[in-house]
Amino acid sequence: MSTQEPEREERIEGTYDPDAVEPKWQDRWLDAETYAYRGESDDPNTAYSIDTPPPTVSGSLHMGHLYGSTLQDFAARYHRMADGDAFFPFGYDDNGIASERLTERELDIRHGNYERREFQQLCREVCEEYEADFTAEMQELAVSVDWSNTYKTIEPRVQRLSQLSFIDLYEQGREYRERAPAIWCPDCETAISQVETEDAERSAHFNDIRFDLANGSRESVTISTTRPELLPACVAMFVHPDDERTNDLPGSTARVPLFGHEVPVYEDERVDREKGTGIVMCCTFGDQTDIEWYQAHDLDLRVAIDESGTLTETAGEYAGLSTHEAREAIIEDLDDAGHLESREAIAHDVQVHERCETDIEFRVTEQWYVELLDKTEEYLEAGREMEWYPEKMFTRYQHWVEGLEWDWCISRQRDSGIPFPVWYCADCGETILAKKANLPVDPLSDEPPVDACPDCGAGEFTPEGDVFDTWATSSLTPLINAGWNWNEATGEFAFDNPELYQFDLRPQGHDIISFWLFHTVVKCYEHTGEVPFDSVLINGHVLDENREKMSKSKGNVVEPRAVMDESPVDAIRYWAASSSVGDDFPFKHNAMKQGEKLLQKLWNASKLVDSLAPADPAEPDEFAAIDEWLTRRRTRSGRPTSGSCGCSRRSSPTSRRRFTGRCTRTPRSTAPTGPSRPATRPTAPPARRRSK
RNA sequence: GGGUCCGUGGUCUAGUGGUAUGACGCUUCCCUUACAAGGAAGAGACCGGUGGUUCAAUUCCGCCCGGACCCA
Repeated sequence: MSTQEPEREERIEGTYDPDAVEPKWQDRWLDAETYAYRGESDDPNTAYSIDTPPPTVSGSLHMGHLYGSTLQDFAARYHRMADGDAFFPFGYDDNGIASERLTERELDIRHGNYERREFQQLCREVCEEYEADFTAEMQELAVSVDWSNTYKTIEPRVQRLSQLSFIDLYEQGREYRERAPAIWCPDCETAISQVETEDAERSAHFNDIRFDLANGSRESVTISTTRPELLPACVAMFVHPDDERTNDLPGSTARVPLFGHEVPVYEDERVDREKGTGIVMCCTFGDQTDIEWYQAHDLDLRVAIDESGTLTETAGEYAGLSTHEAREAIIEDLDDAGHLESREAIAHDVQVHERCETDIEFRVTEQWYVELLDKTEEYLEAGREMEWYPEKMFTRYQHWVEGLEWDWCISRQRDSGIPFPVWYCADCGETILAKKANLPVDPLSDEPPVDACPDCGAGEFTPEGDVFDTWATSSLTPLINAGWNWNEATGEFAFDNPELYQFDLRPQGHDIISFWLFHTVVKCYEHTGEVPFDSVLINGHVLDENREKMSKSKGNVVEPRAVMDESPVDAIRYWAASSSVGDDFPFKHNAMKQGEKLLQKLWNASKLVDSLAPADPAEPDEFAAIDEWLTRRRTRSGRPTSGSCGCSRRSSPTSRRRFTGRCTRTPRSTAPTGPSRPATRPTAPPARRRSK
């Protein structure tokens, strides 16, 4: 320790007062840049680097952030002691839909009502406030982050890097643009990717609707559907080829009630015979099967729902209604017309956008994709190359990769993200990329790098108005942290801090293995040919006192702010240390009390030593037996229980507490021999000691 | 609906083919050079339930229950 001996007037007195002690040390660390990465070594093996998760700027920090950051801090502090230097950066992920939605919520506005630049500016302002809070809370939590190494995913440097990534992958042939059905959020009004959807239970009605046959062996057929508003988009009907009830139907034509257009009946093995009447309508598009049928049977495209979830002209008199309004109106009219045979209330799961919980739609749109499906074996192998803590978490990764069904859609029809560095020839549609040296660019305001289309020679260009998916950028954090950049002189990509890459540790929650970890592995692997991490540390979720998931709807959310106001941060850190990494674990108010007691105990012991030891003790030539013993014990109890990672399991708080217990007994036995010798090194105040 | 994981004294946990670790909490005692948000001693679990493999299972396998997550 290089800190100077405490002045005598700084004698430890009274009871432990975290409100006084904590800010004192936290300020000292900041002023002295105690945890700044020194970067003096070029050897990748001596620089311990952590690719910390940049919290999404979508609201306030939650208990998971406190917990996760504390675990990362244990790893950082351990390796700083063991290896001498640790790279422990901090980022703010503020370039995505989540931050836009925050801004809309916070200011009670809609992005569509603003000029793009104006809205972006509002986003920056709102995000800055929240980021200042993040910073303050992280510093207050005594996380030993290097505050001179921070980034925002929307800042120009990161924009440049993200656009470089796009161009590099394009040049490698890993990206393509295609007009195809994509998953769509009608509330956010953008395409989203498979990973951004989740299930939600909805109460709905199963409606039996009668279609008259225009020609065929019967008068009519009946289908069951939860989505009657899709009738105007109906393009076919399907039956199962092996279903005896319906084997007379293929080849006939049905007339869609209310709308009158005629649709063919086909057979297909994807029909679920168990469900409803065994006859199903196919609309463009109600679900993923509809997409498959549309492609397999070369069906018409009837677009009845627009980008905002409003019915189109295709829906005739229902145009202008929302899907939910149309659902009710159409059911009423079907009933009046005698086509509604029955109606049953059910509860079922629907796919929703995880950011806003809006039911998703499928729309045919032009989107950019990163190709994944052709290389899943390689990405699986890349996952195997990393050390997983705990090991069992690798299965999550494996299953995600094996279950992939879509390439990665990376374009979003939003305002505040990082723009695609792309223009298209207005004449022939040729894709024009920005020059790497000019990045970052915004095609909406910047000129393309050519005067004439290299393909057809035309001089008019259309800028790409879409922005990147958040994860397209946050999947680059190792490259952001190690300063990946294009060197125009050498014509190569290079790192400013090559010793940091690959990163020693990627800490993160188990819920984003498919989002963040997988996408990071893919991107970094494609850019560098190397797996980005030596080890991954996967932490569980913080549950409430009853081991139940915290959720706003249940009202059992514990606010970090409240906890930090009530408890010393070292008590919170102590609680985090008692978890079993990888498992979910509950927040306990009681655990805070336990931590507080330990702090008091350490403080008391420090007071005793402080009163017994001289201000400036001389180093003895040889230790007394009792000192020898204590030193050994201290070393042993302070050593993490893990192997190479230093974080594969928590460093045992138990052994420290046990040691502390012994310490508090020892002075009694040393007392008779006189207090002249420093039986223990003067113990630092608890805030500092706990953090070592 | 499918898959993965988790389930050890009141609580959070360690761990193992031969009935189990530590801490907190609890009980009792103790204000003895810092200290009652303290110190000492002690009680407390047949390791979710149920079958099976085994000389022997909490530890291996099957099923069930509860919880979480991932995917349909």
